[in-house]
Amino acid sequence: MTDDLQLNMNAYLPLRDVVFNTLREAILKGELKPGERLMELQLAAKLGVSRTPIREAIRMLEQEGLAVTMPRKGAEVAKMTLKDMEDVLEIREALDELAAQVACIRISEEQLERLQEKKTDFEHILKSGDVKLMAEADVRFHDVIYEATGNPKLVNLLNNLREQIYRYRVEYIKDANNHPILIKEHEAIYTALKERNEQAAILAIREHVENQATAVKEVIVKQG
Amino acid sequence: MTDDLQLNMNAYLPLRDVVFNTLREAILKGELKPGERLMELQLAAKLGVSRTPIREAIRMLEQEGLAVTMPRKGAEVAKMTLKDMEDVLEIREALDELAAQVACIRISEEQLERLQEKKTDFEHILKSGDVKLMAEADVRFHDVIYEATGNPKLVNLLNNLREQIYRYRVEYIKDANNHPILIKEHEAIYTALKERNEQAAILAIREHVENQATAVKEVIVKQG
DNA sequence: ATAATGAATATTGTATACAGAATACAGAGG
DNA sequence: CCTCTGTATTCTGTATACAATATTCATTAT
Repeated sequence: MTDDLQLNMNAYLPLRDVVFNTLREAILKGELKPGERLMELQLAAKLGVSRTPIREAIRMLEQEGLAVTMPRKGAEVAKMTLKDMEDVLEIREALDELAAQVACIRISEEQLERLQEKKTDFEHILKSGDVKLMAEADVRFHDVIYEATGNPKLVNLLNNLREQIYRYRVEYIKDANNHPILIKEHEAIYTALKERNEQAAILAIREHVENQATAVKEVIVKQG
Repeated sequence: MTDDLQLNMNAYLPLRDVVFNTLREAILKGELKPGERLMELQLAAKLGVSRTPIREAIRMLEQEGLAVTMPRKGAEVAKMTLKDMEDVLEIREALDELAAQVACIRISEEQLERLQEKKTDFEHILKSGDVKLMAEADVRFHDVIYEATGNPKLVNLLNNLREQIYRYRVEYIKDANNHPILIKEHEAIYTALKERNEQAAILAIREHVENQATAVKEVIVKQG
C-alpha cells in the first residue's frame, strides 16, 4: 500500500464520501493494487479518521465493484480475472451502443459542438505524450455522449463500468500506434451523431469498444 | 411504517446483511413506501440491533437504488418518478436483449429443458390467481435465461433493474386480460432460444419488455 | 521433520457515546 | 395574524469501546 493517501477536506462532505473518493482514486490509479487488503484500522490511521467512515466507504466501493469483502475476513481491492473483464466488456458494449443510439436522437446542437471540441482536444493531447491527460480527454469526449442520452442512470452505469476497465485501459492509450485508429474512430462516432445516423453510430461505437476490449484483455492476460 | 419487521437469524451472516435483506424485502413488498424516511434509531430499535449495521445496510440499499440519502438529513425509500422509470426501462430493455442474444448462443440443453419446465409452471400458476406466486414464477422463467448467459455481472445488473420495477409490475400481472399475452410471449422466447435464433429471441424479448414497460408506466402515472 | 495445539495478537463485527446539524415549535415583536 | 427568532428535541455523523472471530507463530508430540 502506498503511504501518501491524503484527504481532501475543502467543502463539507460526509467523511464517508471523502474517504470513498480517496480510496476510489487510489484504486484507479493503481496505488492500491488488486488483491491488496483494505484494513480498517490501518486506513483509518492513515487518513486520520475513525473506522466508521472507512467501513461505510468500503460498502460503497463494494457497490462499485472496486472492492470485495469476505465476512469476518475483511475487504480487499477487487481482482479482475480475464473472465470478469470479458463479462464487464460484454455489458459495456451493449450499454455503449444504447448510449450512442439514444444520443443520436436526443443530442442537442450545443452538445454536438461540445463533442467536436472534445474530439479536437483529444487529438491535440495525443501529441503531448502524457498518458494521464490522454485518458482524461478521452473520458471527456465520451462523457458528452453519455450526457446527451438524458438518462442519468445510464450515465451512472457507464461510468461505473468504465471505472472497472480504467486500470487496464491505460496500456492501450499509451501505445502511439493506436493513436491514428482512436482518432479515426472518434471521427466516425462524431460524424454519425452529427448526421443523426443511428446505424452508423452504433457500428462506430461497437468497433471502438471492441478494439479497446481486445487490447484490455491482452493486458490482463499479460499481467496474469 | 409497518411495525412487524422481523429479523431472520438462522445462519451466521453479518447483521448488516440481515438488516439489508429485511429492509429490501420490506421495500419491495411495499411495507416501506416510497418517500418514507429510514430513521436509524427507529429501525435499530425495531430490529433489535444497533445503528451501525443499520447504517451499513442503508449504504447497500442506496447502491441498489432502493434508498436515497441526503447528507445530514438521512435516508428515505427511493421514489420513482415516471422519468426515473423510463430511464430504468430503457436500460433494462437493452440488457434483456443482450441476455437473450447471449443466452441463444450459450444456453445448454439442460437449461433449455429447465426453461420449458418454468414456462409451463408459469402457465399453470397463472390459473391460481395468486399474484405473488405468478410474479415469482415469472422471475424463475427469466432467471433461467439470465443464468444461461454465463455472465454473473449481467445477472446481477438485471436482478437489480428488475427489483426497481418489481413494486410496480405486480399490477400488470394482476390483470387476467394480460395472461394470454404473457403466455404467448414466453412461448415465443422459449422457441427462439430452442432454435437458437438470435434475431427472433431479441425481438421476442423486446416485445415482452416493451409491453411490460407500457403497463408499468401507466401504473406510475396513476399513482402520481 | 511434520503435524497438531494453543496462547497471543490482529482484525472485523457490533454497540454505545458524544458532537453538531436539522427540525419543530413556542413566544416575542411587528 | 403573520413572521421572525431562539430553544428544545430529534437525528445524523463520527469516534470509541467492547466482543467475537481469525490469524500467527511458537511449542509439543508423533
